[in-house]
Amino acid sequence: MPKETFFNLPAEKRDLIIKVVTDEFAAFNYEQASVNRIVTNAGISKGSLYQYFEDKRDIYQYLIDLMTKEKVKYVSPVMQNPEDHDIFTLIRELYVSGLRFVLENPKFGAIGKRFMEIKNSVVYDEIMHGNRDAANQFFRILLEKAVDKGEIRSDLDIPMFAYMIGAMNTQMIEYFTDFETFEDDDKLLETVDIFIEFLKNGIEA
Amino acid sequence: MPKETFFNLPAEKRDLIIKVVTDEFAAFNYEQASVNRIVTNAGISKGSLYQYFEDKRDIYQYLIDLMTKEKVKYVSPVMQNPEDHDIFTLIRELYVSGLRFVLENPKFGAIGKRFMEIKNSVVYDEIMHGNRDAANQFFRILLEKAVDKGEIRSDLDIPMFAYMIGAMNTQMIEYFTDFETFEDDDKLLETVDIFIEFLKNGIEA
Amino acid sequence: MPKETFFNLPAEKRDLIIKVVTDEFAAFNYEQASVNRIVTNAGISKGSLYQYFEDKRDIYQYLIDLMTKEKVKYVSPVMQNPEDHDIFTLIRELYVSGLRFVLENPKFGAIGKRFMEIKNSVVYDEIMHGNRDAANQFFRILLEKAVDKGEIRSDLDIPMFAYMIGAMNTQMIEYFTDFETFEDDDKLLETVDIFIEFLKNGIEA
Amino acid sequence: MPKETFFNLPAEKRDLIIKVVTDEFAAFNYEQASVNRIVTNAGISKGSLYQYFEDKRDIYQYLIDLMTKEKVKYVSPVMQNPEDHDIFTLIRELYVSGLRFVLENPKFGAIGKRFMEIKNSVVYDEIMHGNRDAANQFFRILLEKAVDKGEIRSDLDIPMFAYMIGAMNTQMIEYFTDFETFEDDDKLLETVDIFIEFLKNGIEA
DNA sequence: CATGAATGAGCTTTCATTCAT
DNA sequence: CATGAATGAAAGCTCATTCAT
Repeated sequence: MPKETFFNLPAEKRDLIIKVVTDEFAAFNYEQASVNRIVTNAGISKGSLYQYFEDKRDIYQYLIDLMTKEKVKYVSPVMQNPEDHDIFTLIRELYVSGLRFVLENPKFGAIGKRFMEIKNSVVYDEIMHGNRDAANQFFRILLEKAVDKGEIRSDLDIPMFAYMIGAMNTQMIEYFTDFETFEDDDKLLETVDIFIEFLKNGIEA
Repeated sequence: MPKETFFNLPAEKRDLIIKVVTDEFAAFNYEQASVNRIVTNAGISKGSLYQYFEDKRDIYQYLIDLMTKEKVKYVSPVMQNPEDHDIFTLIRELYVSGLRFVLENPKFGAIGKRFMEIKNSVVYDEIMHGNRDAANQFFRILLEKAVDKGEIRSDLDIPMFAYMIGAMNTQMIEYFTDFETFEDDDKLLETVDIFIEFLKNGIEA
Repeated sequence: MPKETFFNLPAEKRDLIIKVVTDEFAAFNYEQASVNRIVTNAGISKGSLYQYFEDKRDIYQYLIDLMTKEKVKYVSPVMQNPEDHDIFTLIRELYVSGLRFVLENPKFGAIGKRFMEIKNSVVYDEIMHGNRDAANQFFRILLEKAVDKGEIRSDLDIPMFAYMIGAMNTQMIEYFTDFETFEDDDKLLETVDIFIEFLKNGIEA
Repeated sequence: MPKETFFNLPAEKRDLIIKVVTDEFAAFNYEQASVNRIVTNAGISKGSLYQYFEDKRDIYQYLIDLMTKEKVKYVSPVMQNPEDHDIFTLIRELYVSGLRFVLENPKFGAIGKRFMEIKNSVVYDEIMHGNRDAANQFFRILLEKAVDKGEIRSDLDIPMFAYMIGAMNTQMIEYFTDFETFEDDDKLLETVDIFIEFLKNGIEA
């Protein structure tokens, strides 16, 4: 968490710093990102930066938190009453929100990718502080309930499929970031629908 | 490629160096890996290491090559006549060989994971020398042929599914490396079969 | 060019660094000069030196610039209106200023000598940034004008004599640095006058 | 001096080594010259080279000696009876032989230039072992005798002119190596004659 | 709240020389 | 006489972090 001083800053300055930091961690992964470059680009002194943040990790942490907060905005209203919908609708909404998020926030997309690059590092664990497999948990519960409701087959390896369904979302995002691009939102929805249908065929009861 | 001197070394010493280097690149990614640590752990002088290898990248390259060579051994005989088998059999063999490889060579598994961490770096490209998405290509052709043979639906987004099928293999490997473990080979085969069935349901014609 | 930080330093510290650097490049040529030795002798940390200067070349560049600036102070007022004087007067002034400069700044003399040792290197060219034979050009024009004014013979190989007259100055400086010494300024002037007379006899019209 | 082993070598091998060493010290100065490169280019082992020569300096020494021996061959027969000729004839012969030597042995020319680059180093002194200013001595005696014979003015600063006349030869060689080139031997002689006349006008009695 | 100089362990790489075989 | 593996000090340079002002 940034120190109090950071939040006492005039919004303009704070926003500039956030912008610079965002650019830095979008262009470089955690290790390659440079505190020197940040202060230079933000036009502030090193000492100042260290009065706003504990250390490099803290800066990163803050950025990832910001990204997470932003991502939440994309979560479909459908997710507010998950029990009202079948699992395929829910997964569809998750995929769509995930894709829309990175398409509308390409820098966050890049940061997310860079973040994944350090998935095996201490820093990653620290930033996720134990939530490492929160997504896993979420999908696991989703699948378990779907089994109960008879929506999907009961003989699946739930933990594995939970992991895979989460991972597929990430992978699909990487695919569309790296190799393809959506012409418009309709195309995006269509693509997701095809994939959801694929999933459905694969696992439905 | 290591220099001649490396191959002239007594096997024992060479193996020790390989072991130390393997450990280093299993524990750290390319950037974090330290030549200093390697020479210390191998009990050799800095000068010696640089008489065996051109530079750090050369060491890494050699290790990745070694891994690739080892991995090839796991490729199923089925893959020698791919046209004799349907796509699901082929994908199954690929998944099985991939999983077996990392389960029987956990250090290589770690190295492979670390290697993926630098997927967006120059070093990665250099080591892959342009073959960056050879896997993608492979799966694309596989899918195209399967469409021709009427094994899978013709309305799929081939490039995307090619990417996803490759990625799923990697993800499954990561899952079993990080969270689960196979009791025995039967369990492994069973797991893969479930997944292949899932795939089959999803995309077969 | 040193970074801003260098010029922000207390004069005392800056002067100490300049002194140490001067000594280093007076005692060793560019390659043999050691950044390690500089920081040790200056009693500063490596990191600090690299906050003052870009790199080793930057340190050297700065020193050569300093020397050049200092040398300019020695240039005779006579040179401000070159057309008011005959060529022998001008050459005399140049020789005198060159000699006085190194005699009064022996360290710069040493640095100049060391600088000449790398005359065929890339670093030399970079530091001179293309002005490699500015001196040659200068003397060439001087000689051409003198031919026009009928001060010297018109059958001379101008480029060669231009080169030689410049070189003789350097050589004379080396001679008095290495083997001889002037008792006083009168002796210096006398010596130069003898040499100029020699030159005059040799080339005047 | 090379060790006995070097001279026991088959002439062919010895010559190859000499050629490689010549190329190395023509292309690089003493410091930059690399023992590694020499053994590689000569196709011999490091151990062997160190059985032929004491160390790097010894190799260099040997090469400079070889060059000196070769240079002697160019000395005009006129120099065998110096007292039969006036000083200007003698100097002329020296200049001509010096120029011819480097023109016909460009590699030695390069080596000579590289050798001059370390004029202020310990290695230079060691290689010249005290003969540092043998050339100076030579010209000094020449000038003294010429004064006695009434060939040149008696009021000259003999040591300085001795130094300068030697240096001019070197400088002229550098000029023709770096900037100009002789069409033929006639042109060379003509150029030297012009310079000698210049000298003559300058210092004759 | 701002500053920016100071730090120093760490990085990868080079090289002439030795010596056991 | 030939070999070539071993050496290790030294090179130039980077970087997140601290702290006195």
